[in-house]
Amino acid sequence: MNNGRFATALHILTLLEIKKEELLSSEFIANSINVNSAVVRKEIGNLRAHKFIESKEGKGGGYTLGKPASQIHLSEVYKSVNETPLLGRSNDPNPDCPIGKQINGHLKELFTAADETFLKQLGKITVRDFAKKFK
Amino acid sequence: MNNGRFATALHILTLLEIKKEELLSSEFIANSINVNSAVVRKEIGNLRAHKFIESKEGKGGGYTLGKPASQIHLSEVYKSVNETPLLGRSNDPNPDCPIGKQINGHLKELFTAADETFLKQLGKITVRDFAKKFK
DNA sequence: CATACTGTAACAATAGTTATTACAGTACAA
DNA sequence: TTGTACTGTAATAACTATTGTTACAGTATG
Repeated sequence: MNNGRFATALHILTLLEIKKEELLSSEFIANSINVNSAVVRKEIGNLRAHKFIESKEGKGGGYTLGKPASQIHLSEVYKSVNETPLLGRSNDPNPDCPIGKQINGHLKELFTAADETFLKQLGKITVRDFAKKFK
Repeated sequence: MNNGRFATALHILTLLEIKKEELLSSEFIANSINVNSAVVRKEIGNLRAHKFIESKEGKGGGYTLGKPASQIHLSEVYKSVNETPLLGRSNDPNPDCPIGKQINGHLKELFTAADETFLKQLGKITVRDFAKKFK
């Protein structure tokens, strides 16, 4: 992590909100983001598992939001693409060193606290709020 | 980014604070973190550029903090190892798409705001606070 | 001048991320 | 009932980022 998945996911959700009267195809979405359509379908697979998106298979199929954009908080989107907390990566310190032995516990505590603050901030914004900026 | 550099840097600074009466060698530090000593020297090169650490070359040389641990805020440490804001990675969306054209601007705004919140939280904690947990 | 360090560069190895290809499955519509 | 246009998903390749390794010049010390 820090990959571009959050940006991709938010782009997808924003498009679906802005064009909510239509079913959008992975091809159309991929063209806007400028990535491969299989990447879009994969990311949508994840977003669908989280109920943010519904899909319709077959000819004329495509995607719509799975719930009102005003009910999708960016914190949820973030968590759906990144289970590891921010800063999450630690080392494998030497367990024979008194400091090394303890540090990961303390780091985890710190990371968790910072992560909560961060998510709280993202939780104040919904896909609807974000999409409004485009109108 | 999200590499382990923040964890490494904080580990180094914590060791220096806890053993502040001694000069620590890169070898000693590397042993505690369980990484190669050249990696430690490299990371310290960066931390020294930010005045968090002072070094002494030559035989009997090593490292000490460059300022009191109570004056080193974790937000500064974070920024010294990661210039990109959290979430920073975007895509290269299609400039011919009206949404794609605008999205990076809006994303950047969002990322910056979330980043500030995050750094504000880390700014409340100093290396001294963190090191105290080990006593 | 031998020794024990740091500083740094060049490069190798590993891991993480994204792109590509392919194709089975599904719905629609003639 | 068959062609068409989609989704779903797996396999895998290409790329990029990160970390590790080796090497050695430079520096302070005794």
